[in-house]
Amino acid sequence: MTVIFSKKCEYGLQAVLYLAANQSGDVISADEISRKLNIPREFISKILQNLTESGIVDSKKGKAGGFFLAKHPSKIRLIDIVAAIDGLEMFNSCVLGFPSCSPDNPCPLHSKWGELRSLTYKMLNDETIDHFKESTLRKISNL
Amino acid sequence: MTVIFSKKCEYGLQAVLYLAANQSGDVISADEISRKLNIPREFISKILQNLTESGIVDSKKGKAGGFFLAKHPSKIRLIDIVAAIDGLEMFNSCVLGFPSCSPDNPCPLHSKWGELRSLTYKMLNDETIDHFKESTLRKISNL
DNA sequence: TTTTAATCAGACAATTTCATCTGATTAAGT
DNA sequence: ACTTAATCAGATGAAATTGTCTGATTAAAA
Repeated sequence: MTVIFSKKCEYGLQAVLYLAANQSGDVISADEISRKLNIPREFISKILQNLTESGIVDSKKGKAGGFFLAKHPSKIRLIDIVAAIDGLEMFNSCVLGFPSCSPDNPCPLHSKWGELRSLTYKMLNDETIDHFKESTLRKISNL
Repeated sequence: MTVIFSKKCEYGLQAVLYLAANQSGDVISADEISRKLNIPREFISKILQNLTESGIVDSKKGKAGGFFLAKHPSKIRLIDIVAAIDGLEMFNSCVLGFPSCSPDNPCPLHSKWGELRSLTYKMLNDETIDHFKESTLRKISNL
């Protein structure tokens, strides 16, 4: 299978976008995220723990606890979430899997793929999660 | 980990490009490909079998047997190799993993990622492996 | 015609990713 | 204080991907 993000990262992105779309100001439990986004409860729980360690979300423990964004949505870039979960290795490793691949010693796809990869990086680096509040609300209401 | 192609597909692309760069006109054994490209022997052997079933490469059995391209290099697109190994699912599935994601009911990243994905598809669809003979020979000589 | 070296076929093993389980800790509400 | 419901931490289990092994078949070469 071909994949751009791991399942963990897909779920993490969904969850952070969900938190960013939260109108109420209350914390949101892993259980609610699990139910609303159809993500296995224990799995998203673990992912949210990771994101908490990474400083992207923060948590309130105990009864009535849950998660919320650790920063203003305009300060959280998509690339931050990807970096926290999958890492940024794909943005400087060879698309064909050659051990060394650089402008000096490029693989056959180096320049063709390099352009697309740069555009992808730029998109993830430019987009902050406040850009997606409306579209997330719309998506959630159609799940 | 974030990945664009599976390891199988990376190796398959390497191997087909290797066959396309072959000057001699002779068949090439899985063993040679394994040694030259540093790919586990039995693994690349299996991958070449898949590619043979898919009609991208052809094989000669018995002693002095090996593999060769089943078509002219100008008739083999990168997308054909990807389709044969990883499939094309990534080009019509949601980047965030939502079960349904379409222009009607898009995920938050639908349009941003959609553009990049189209460009990627276009590149893989446009590029045939005859385009990479020189660059492959250069790369091989530096391994 | 026997040996050798290759592909082919299918089972098996190891590793990584995905997902679950168990129990501890924390804090709100009764 | 006690109960309840949440996060936290670490182990465990399941599934997919990656990699290996064994033996059969094929065909060139001695």
